[in-house]
Amino acid sequence: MTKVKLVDVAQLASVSKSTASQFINGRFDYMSKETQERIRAAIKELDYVPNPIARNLKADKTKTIGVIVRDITGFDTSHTIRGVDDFCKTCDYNALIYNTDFDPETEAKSLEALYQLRVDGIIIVSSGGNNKLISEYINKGMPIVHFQLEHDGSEKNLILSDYRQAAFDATEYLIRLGHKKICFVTQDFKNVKSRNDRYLGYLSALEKHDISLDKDLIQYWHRETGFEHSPKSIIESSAAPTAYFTQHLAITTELLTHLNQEKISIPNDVSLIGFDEIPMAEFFKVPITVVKQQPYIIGKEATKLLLENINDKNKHAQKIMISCSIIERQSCKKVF
Amino acid sequence: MTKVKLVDVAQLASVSKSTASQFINGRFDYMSKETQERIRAAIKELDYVPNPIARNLKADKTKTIGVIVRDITGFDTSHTIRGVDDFCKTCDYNALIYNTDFDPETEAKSLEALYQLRVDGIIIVSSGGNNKLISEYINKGMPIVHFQLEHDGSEKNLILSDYRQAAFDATEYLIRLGHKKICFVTQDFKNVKSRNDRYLGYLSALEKHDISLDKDLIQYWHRETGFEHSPKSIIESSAAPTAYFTQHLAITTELLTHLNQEKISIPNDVSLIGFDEIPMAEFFKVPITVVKQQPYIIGKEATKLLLENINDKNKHAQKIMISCSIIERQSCKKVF
DNA sequence: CCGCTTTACTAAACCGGTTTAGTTGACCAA
DNA sequence: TTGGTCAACTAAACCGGTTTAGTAAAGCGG
Repeated sequence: MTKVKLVDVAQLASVSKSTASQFINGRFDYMSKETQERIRAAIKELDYVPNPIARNLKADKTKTIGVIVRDITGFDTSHTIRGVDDFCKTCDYNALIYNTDFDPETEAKSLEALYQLRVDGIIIVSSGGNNKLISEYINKGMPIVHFQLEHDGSEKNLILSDYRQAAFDATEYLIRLGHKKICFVTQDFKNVKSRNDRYLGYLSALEKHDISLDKDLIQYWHRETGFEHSPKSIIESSAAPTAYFTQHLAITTELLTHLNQEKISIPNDVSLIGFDEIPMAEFFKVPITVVKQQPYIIGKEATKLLLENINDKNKHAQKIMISCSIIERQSCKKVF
Repeated sequence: MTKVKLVDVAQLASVSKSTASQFINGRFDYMSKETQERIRAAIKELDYVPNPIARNLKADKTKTIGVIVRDITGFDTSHTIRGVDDFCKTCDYNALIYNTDFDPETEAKSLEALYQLRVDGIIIVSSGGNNKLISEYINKGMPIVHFQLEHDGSEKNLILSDYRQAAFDATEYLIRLGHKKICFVTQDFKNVKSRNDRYLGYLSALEKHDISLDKDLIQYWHRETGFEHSPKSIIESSAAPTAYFTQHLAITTELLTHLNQEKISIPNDVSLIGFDEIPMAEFFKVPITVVKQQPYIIGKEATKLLLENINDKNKHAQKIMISCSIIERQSCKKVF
């Protein structure tokens, strides 16, 4: 690639490497105007560009951060990455993306790889399966910012949607439409605070409106096996929900597929509000009402937080919440 | 970060840096078993990980490639990136993503940035606005692979969908359904071979079925200003198309919006086949039939091609075509 | 005219590896 | 006894920058 190096510039300008280096780094303190001019000319003539590798070696940093996500292909995720990337570029940083496909082992490997690459910091949507490993890296001095998924454990740098408020709002939205039997479809949330927060939001909305919780209306979905009970059977059970509140896009999508297959109509037979914005929703047979997160903002803020941590090691851990909003479409019906 | 370096390992194992380095690089030729064992133990005890920066400095490579796309957020693009990334990871490479947002100037800046970063190679969806710049970089020895967009000019490393065949298939698909007036909606294709190829495919399908070309059925769409003539006015014009064939997702989407607004029904009033897969299409009011590319494969193959170029400078330029397929849904009606 | 400061530089060490060109000691054949 | 080979290493140069410590020359006050 580029063969031109600092010595070449120095030689052409008849100065030492040191002086040339000083110039490159904008320290003109003790340098005559003529010398500056000569170096400037030499750089131009040779089309010199400093080698960042050599630079980084000395500086012991990479100007690179790592981003560990589940799948960059996801609608929200791609926007988050975009936010990360855009912010990185304004600060002369680069982002390395690692996909885990929801596999904690791949996550561990990614962490390891990024550590070996000596990235300056890491942003991660953690599965929760590698908390110990992550703590180790933090202790070794690697700045790490979590986003979207919060797990029980030590306080940490964290940025996520205000899940509790969002779930509260969504639930209340349904209640205001007259729904009292709202099926909350979620992944297991025992150790995942982000999921538990949604549950808490759901609960407090029910409470505020004097609706008692029916445990049968809490339904589970697993990434590998799908719904624990089929949506149809739930509707026909004694719990008899009139509305569904699904906790993320994959659940929403799968529910939609089920409902379509069973010819259960939205919103006539059952209403639906989903977490996460849906791409192209306006063209749907029934455009789905959703709680929309702000993935781009989250990406930007996460990066900002991480870079602050990188540049100021004394920064104490922080938790930032980003608001969500309801995008009202046509999947929720008034009931009486 | 990691303070442990090679000297530390060497010291602990009571060998020289050189021997330790040889060990790390798996060259055990002249090294006693005991020495190997001591070094192995030292590495383990110190938890030593070689610094890739130092390594790369000497090797004059970065094990990093750059990827310049328009917007990583796009449905197909995100899958392409995934393909790139997955392949990279199998070869111990990393990919740096740069978004241009369809702006040639940003594209030029990305190229410049990646060059300065001394990436080992670049994959680019080129706007065509920087052909000269790209040639310069190629001449400087930077391996560059183009994908998706082909421009007139010198032969180059290139990987894209078989646009001509795909457009032929789509057009013939409509013709077989009885359509004779097929509106071909495209961006300007004067200097963009990829777009012209689609046009050629369209033409040859018409020709095969003895349908003469009506110039009024070629309609243009611009990224900034949208349709040159409104879809409604085209339908009502003397050209009177019974089907639309849109050349990429953004056009399809905008057409859909227009048609919805004007209460023109698909497929009753007009049929539609679009280029590019549509996310969540199965939930659409009218699921749209499309020509689906294979973005993941393209990303993988592009990376494979690039890495071949990086590792074998004598490799001559190549053009690879990836097939498309029609996903039949419900937006095309039989006419008589 | 001497010594001190200031200006305008430069030599050399350093970052953490890799690689090349030796070096050392044991063994062996002539 | 000597020279040659080979196994098992090591010293030092190198990658391309940055940085520290140092130096030569000019300017200046006393």
